[in-house]
Amino acid sequence: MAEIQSLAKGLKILNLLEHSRQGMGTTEVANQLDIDKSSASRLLHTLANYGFVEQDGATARYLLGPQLVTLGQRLLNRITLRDHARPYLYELVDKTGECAHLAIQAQQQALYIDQVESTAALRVESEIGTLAPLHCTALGKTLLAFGGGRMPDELQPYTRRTVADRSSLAAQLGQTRQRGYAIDDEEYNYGVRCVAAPVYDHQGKLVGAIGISGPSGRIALERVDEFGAVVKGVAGALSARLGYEARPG
Amino acid sequence: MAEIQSLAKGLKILNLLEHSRQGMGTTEVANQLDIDKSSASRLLHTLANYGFVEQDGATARYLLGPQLVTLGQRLLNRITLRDHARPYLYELVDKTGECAHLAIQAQQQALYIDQVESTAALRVESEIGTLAPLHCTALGKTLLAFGGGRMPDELQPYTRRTVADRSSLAAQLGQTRQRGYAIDDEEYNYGVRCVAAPVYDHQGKLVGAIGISGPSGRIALERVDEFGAVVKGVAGALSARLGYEARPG
DNA sequence: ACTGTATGTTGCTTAATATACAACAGTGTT
DNA sequence: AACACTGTTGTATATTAAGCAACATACAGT
Repeated sequence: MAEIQSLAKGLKILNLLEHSRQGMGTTEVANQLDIDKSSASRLLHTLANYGFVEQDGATARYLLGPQLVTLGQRLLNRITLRDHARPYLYELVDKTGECAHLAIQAQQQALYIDQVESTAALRVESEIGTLAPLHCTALGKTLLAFGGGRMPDELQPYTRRTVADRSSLAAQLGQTRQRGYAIDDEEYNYGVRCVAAPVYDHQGKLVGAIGISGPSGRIALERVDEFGAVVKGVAGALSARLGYEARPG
Repeated sequence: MAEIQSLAKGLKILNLLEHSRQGMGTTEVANQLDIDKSSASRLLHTLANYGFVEQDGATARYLLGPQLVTLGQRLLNRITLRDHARPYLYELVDKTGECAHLAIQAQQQALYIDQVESTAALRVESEIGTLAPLHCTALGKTLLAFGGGRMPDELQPYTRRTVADRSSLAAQLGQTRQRGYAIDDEEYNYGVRCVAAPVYDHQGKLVGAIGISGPSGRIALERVDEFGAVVKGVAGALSARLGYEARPG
């Protein structure tokens, strides 16, 4: 279907500003998107009128605007899964000493919607709202393995360990289904191992994944099974809390 | 300056969806914005392509999309004021037993960027990301009284107590400056009183406001001074933490 | 101070594109 | 089965955004 191009340009500007901490000027935006600076000027003003971008008072550069906070937070608050999951994330942190995360699938990616930090000095923090690839994170692989979705088109490699081969990944997903939890063995970030398991609702539908992330020193390969059992157990408890009734077999 | 109308329409759709919990269909959006459904269809598809809206798998209705969470959270995480303020919000809750809030000024409104809930059964919760009017909330009046901004154009009344008269409000802001904290005496929500005080950074610039909200039964009028002193004290401590040096006088 | 360079906004013409209308497909209802 | 309703697609037209140039403003260098 045909895109409304002016709208698309505006949205691209927002995505552009996501990664700019100190903001961008009109000309800079125009260059990045390869549009005329007069167009960029008008687009930015429109975005500003609705609060989607904001001009820094001192530098006059454009930054993401407060309306995005309002809308994003509104959406987060509607996801009741979050409220239900929180105690179980704490449970994961208590039992494993590692940071715990909750993610749902969105846009063919894993969207982190909550986290509970561990008390360890060396820990893996993932900001809420982060989107991560499905094929090389434990949460993502969980969503892939247990959800109905199809495999991503492109399996981009992030580390030397990233499984970028479709058949290998398919095999891994099979294993994941069999043992009930997914593993990310430094496939997305060097030095970080993750373990995650699926969360189901009362209809038996996959609604998300919870898991832990920690330095590979602490989540040693020989302990992965142990952590996997814990995560699987807690995810199962959360699913039960949501009304899911595990079927035998 | 002229707005890019197609972009504006797309942004209006997002604002429309903010208040729709169960989502909206193409025709409904078209009617609300008084545009043709073919246009609505194309606009929605464009927004969906970039993740700003999402179609509910079951109902096929459009909801706010995950990209808004990503962008909004990105922005929230950049506001370091939040990290610094958190312990002081806890302190407010400990000292007063009421919910504590942190707000900054955005778009001529008060944007709630953090809250700490009290343990009381009856309590006032304000979702993070909420925008509230400046003229009838304690946090808003604080931002007005101590910030450099001008008064809002329209003083909309929310309760019988809302001060909708410009000169009365100006007088109140003067009082607020004098005593160092602002009061909302059931001016925004019936049964809710709030007290708030300003937070300054190392340059002496107003960066936000913190305050408490509680049922008027507990925040009795004769105790407002007492609460005001507490809030002012904690806000002062936070400002000091940010490098602000209070000048005598 | 003056020039040179950069940025951001505005006016105007033209070319691009969003719109409106209609037709069609798909769903669920009576 | 007919009907009402929703959402998508094709297409001509009228709107509108783009592009260019000019202008204003700010800032650094000589």
